[in-house]
Amino acid sequence: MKKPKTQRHVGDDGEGSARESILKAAEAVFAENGFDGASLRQVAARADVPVALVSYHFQGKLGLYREVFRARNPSTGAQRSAGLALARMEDDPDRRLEMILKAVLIPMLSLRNVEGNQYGVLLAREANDPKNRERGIIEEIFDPVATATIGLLRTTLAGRSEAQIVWAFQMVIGTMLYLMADSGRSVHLSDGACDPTDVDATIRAILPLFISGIRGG
Amino acid sequence: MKKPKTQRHVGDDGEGSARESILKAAEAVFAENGFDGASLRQVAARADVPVALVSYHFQGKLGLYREVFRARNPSTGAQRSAGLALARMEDDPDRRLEMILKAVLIPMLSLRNVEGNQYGVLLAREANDPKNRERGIIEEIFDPVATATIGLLRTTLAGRSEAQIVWAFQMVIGTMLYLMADSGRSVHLSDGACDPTDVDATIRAILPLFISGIRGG
DNA sequence: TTATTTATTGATCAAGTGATCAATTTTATA
DNA sequence: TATAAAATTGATCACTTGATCAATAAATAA
Repeated sequence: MKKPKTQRHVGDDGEGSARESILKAAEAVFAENGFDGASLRQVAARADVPVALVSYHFQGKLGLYREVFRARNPSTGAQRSAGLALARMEDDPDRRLEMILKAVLIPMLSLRNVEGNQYGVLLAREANDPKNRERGIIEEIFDPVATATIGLLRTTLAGRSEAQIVWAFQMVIGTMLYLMADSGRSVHLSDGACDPTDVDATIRAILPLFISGIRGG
Repeated sequence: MKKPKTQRHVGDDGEGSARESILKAAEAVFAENGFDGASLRQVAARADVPVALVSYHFQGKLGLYREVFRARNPSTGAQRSAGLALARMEDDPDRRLEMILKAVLIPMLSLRNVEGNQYGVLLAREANDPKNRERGIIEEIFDPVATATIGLLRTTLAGRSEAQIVWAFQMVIGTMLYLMADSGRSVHLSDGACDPTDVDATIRAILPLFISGIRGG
């Protein structure tokens, strides 16, 4: 008696195609263990797929890693760009600054709330890895939005030096990444009062810090 | 003819004892590759000792990793505590806030300038690793200073909620870690205008952002 | 000195790694 | 249908990993 060798993922709307299953599993495994800590066998097991299929679809570990970002980024990037476009049309400089910050922050901080989505954690991990320059993923993904954001910030901060503007931007991004990294430290230090999972409350708390900081500095 | 089997590191002031050589090498290798990306053989090669000696002195990879932090932290931790003690004696709330922030930030941001010192990069890496809770290193190292800092912040921010104070603290720490992580992004985005290696300039740039943010928010 | 503890060394182990292959099955195309 | 292309599978490759061992050398204590 033969084992039933049906292709498990084709037409199976519940879990999607094998390719999709692998991508989804890879995102979680990479987020939890980092690039080096993750193994293709972990990914394959989670996707319920033989190991060889992973390399077949993504040409190796690094290819899979890159593809996780390429698959997730368009959505987030589009949200941020759309928000920046709205901000660009706002005439009042103060309101424009607020809209810029919201456009940049909200799509990222919201990532954790999407069911089973670990892309935010993965992104924060990659951004804080000194080796990210070798991979070029961060540049590919963040540079367009970053330069657009800095350019837009410039219009609300007339008279500031380029360095001042970038420092302000880095403060925003650094804080954002730290909250995305899910170190659990905010909850720990505040005895539960600060919960980065609550995006609305987080924005309400940190936006005033940023705005006063940037305006006052 | 036998090979001369002298113990290479004993009494050798140039490179210190074998234990010290291993620790120094481990700091660099872990900083460059992360915990999972680093191998004991890389560490041993860099320290110019046989692999077995590493496990002998530090009881395995995790033990070595922990010891790197335990060895470096006392110095940095003492600097920060001393700065906080000075801040505590300052009566003027505004000046006290500035002293608190400097006490917390300067010892950390200065780490990169110490010759061949990669402890800052390593620390930032660990702090952004979601798995750091399993290891408990961050709590062991940061919690004392963190609670002291938050307690002191409270005295300069009368009327603020506990959450507000911790959010402000997290903004400072998140930005600090991002600048420590050596992603090279500040230099990249500012075309060289922002250089986290220049501690004085960095402090001059970001301290006003923090102070205005915290006071205004 | 001798005895004892501590360091150092090279070798080896089982387990896991990413990658690759030929064989098979499924899907798409003609 | 028949044929080609794409997808899936299990097996195997050479290699690296962390850990451990007994043997040796060195430092210390008696």
